[in-house]
Amino acid sequence: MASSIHDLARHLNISIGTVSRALNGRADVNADTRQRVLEAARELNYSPNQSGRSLRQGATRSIAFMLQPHPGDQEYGEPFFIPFLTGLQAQLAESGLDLIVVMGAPGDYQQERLRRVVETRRADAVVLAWTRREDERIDYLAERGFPFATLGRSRSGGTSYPSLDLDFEKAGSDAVDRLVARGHRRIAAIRPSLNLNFGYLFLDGYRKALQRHGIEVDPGLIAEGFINEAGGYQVTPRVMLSKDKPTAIIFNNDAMALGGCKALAEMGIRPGHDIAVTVIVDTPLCRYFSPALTAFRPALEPMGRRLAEILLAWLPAFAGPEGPRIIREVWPLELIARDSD
Amino acid sequence: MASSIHDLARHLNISIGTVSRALNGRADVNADTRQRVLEAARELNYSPNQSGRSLRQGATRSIAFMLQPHPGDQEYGEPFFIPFLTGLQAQLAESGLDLIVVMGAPGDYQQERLRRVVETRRADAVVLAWTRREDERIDYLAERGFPFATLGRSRSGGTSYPSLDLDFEKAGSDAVDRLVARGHRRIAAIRPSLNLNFGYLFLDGYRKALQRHGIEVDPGLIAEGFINEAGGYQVTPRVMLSKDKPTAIIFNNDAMALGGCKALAEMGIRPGHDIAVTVIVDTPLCRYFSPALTAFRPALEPMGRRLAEILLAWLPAFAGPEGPRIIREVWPLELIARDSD
DNA sequence: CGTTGTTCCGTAAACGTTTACGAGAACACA
DNA sequence: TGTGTTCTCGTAAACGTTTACGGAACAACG
Repeated sequence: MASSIHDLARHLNISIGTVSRALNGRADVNADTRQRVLEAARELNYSPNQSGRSLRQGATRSIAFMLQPHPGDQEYGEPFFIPFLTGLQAQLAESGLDLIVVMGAPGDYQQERLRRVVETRRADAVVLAWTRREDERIDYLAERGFPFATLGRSRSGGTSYPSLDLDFEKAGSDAVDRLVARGHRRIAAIRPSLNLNFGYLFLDGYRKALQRHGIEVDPGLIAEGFINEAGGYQVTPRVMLSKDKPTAIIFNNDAMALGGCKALAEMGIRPGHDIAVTVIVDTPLCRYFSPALTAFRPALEPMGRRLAEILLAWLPAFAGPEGPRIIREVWPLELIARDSD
Repeated sequence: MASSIHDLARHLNISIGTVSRALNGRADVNADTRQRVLEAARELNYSPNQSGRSLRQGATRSIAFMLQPHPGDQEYGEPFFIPFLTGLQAQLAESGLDLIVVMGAPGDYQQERLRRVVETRRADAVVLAWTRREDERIDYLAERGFPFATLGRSRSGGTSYPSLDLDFEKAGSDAVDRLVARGHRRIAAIRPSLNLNFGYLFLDGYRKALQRHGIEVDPGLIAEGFINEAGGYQVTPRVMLSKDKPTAIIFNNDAMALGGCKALAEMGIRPGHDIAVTVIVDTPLCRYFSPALTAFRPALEPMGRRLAEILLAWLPAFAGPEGPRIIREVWPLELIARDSD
C-alpha cells in the first residue's frame, strides 16, 4: 500500500542510497537526479516511515506533553492549556518536530504514563506542566538524564533544566496592591494545595504584599480547596464565616472563582457590589461571567512558542552554535481590570 | 544507555531470538529460561524500543486522537473532551495501546496534521471528533483505507466506519417538550454552524418538536454563532430583538450559553426569572453558574471507553472471533433539571 | 600521460525488533 | 536399532531508513 524508498529506487532505477540522499537534501546528488526523485516521490505518494527513521536515527522527532491531572481534580483545568499547546505545536513544527499529548490517568501518582513514554522512547523530550513544589516527575527525568522542560517551576531538580513560568508571586502581590489602593484591608485568598507550585507562589506574593502594607495576615482568610469549581464552592463559605469578614477575595483560578461565586450567590453576596473578586489566571470565563471578573492574563500562545525554543536550545541536536543552554524565564501576568472589584 | 535485547542475550549467553520469545510469552521456550530472561530484563532495566518494534510489526500500537479546532473557534471547547479522553486512554491501555493526542493548527482546513499522522504511520488508527456534516477528514481516511472511528456522525463515508455519538436530536426535542410543558411557546435556539453535525441534529430535533406541538418555527428565533462565548454573546441579542420576543432559549453549548447569558445580563434579563435557559451539553460550568443551568448531560468517560472497544472491534488485529464489525451507537443525553428554566 | 581533485552514485551495514525455519537433543515406541 | 514426536533454541532474514565508505567517471593541471 504505502510506498517505501525502495519503490522509488526501483521505479527510477537508481539505488536507495541516492533516493534517500536526494530526499534529505544532501549535497552529493545531481540536481537532475534530485528533481526526478522528488517528482517520483510525489507521484507515488511517498512519505517516510517514521518508525524506520526513528530506529536508524535514534530519535523520534517528537516531543511529548504530559497531561497529568492533579490528584483530586477531575477536570484538569485544561482549557488553560489549549492556547499554550497551540503555540507549542506551531513552533515545534517549524523545526520539523511533532507534538504529541499524552494523557495520564487521573490520580496517577506513579507517573506510569511518563515512564512509558520515556522507556519506550516514544519522544525525544517531554514537557511537564502543573509542576509541583516537590515534583517526582522532575526527579525521575533528571535522574535518568532524559531531556525535558517545564511550564512552571519546582524545587526539584534545581536549575538543571529549562523552564518557563508565569509570575504568580507578582500577580498575587499586584492583586493585593490594587485592592488595598481601593480601600480593602480584609482580603481573602482561595488557593489550591501548596504542592502546586503556582499556588505556593501566589500565596507568597499575597503575604508579602499584605505585610508591605502593614496588614496582618489572617489565616482565617486563607483557604485551600481543589483547583476546580467544587473546590471553590466548598471553601469560600469557610472564609466568609470568619469573625471579621473579608471585603475582597482573590481566587487562584477561574474554576475556583466560578465555584466561589456560586457559594457567594447562595449567601446573597454579589461580586462587584458586596465584595471584590479578583482572579489570578484569566480565561474566557472571566470575561463573560457576570460581572466580568478582574483577572491577570497570561500570554499563553507566545509562551507555548517560547517553550519550544527554550527546549530546543537545550537539546544538543538543535542547539545553536553556542551549544546547549539552559534558559529559564518568568513571564508577567497582565492585569485586566473588569467589573468585579 | 538504554539496554536492548542484545544486551540481555549477551548477559545471559543465549540468543536474541530466545530472549524475544521469552519476553513475548511464546510457548516454545523453557520455563526456566523464561524466568532468567525476565529477571535479567528487570535487572538491566530493559524495555523494548518502540521504533524497532513498530518497524518490524508494521504497527505502532498507538491510536491518535485529533484535536481539530473548528474554524473560527479559538478555544476548541476542549473541557468537553477531557473525561472522554480519560476513558478512551484507560480502555486502550487495557489492550496495550497508547493514546496520543495530536493538535491541529487553528483553522487548518487542509488537515495537514491528520495527513502527517497517517502518512508517517505514527498511529494505527485515528479518532476524530466534532464531525462535520460533510467531513473531508472522513473522506480522506476512508479513501485511503486508514482505520478510524468518530465521536459524532457525518454524511461523509456513509456507515463504512464505526462511530459513537450523542443523541442531540432527542435532546433538542426533549428540551422543547419540557419548555412547552412549562408554558413556553416562543423558544429560541442558539446554535453553531450547521456544518457541525451536532448543531444540525440539535436543530432538527428542535424543529420537529415544535411542529409536533403545533408551534410554527420562527426563523427569527434561530441564530447561528461561533461555538464559543463570543458566539453566544454576539448572537443572543439578535434573537431577543425579534418582534415577538422569546420566553426561552436553548443553547447548543455551555460556552455559547455563558456568552448569551452575559448579553442577557446586559439587557437586564435574568435567566431563570425573565427567561428560561436550557443548555444541550452539560459541563461543570452549567452546574456552578448562577442560576445553575438546566442541561443535558453526556456520559463522557464511559463513552470514551466504549469508543475504544468499538474501534478495536473493527481492527482485524484486535477483532474477536466473529471478525471485524462496524459498530455505530448513539448514546442518550440525560436531562439535569436545575434553576434556569 | 600521470596525477590530483571533484562530482556523483552504489554498496552495505546498522538501528532493535519479531518470526519462519530448521537443527539438535531427548524421549517414546515398535 | 530405527522411526517419529516433542521440546528448546539458534540462525538469519526482514521491516524502512540513514550514512560511512569507496569507486567510477570526468575534468583540470602540470
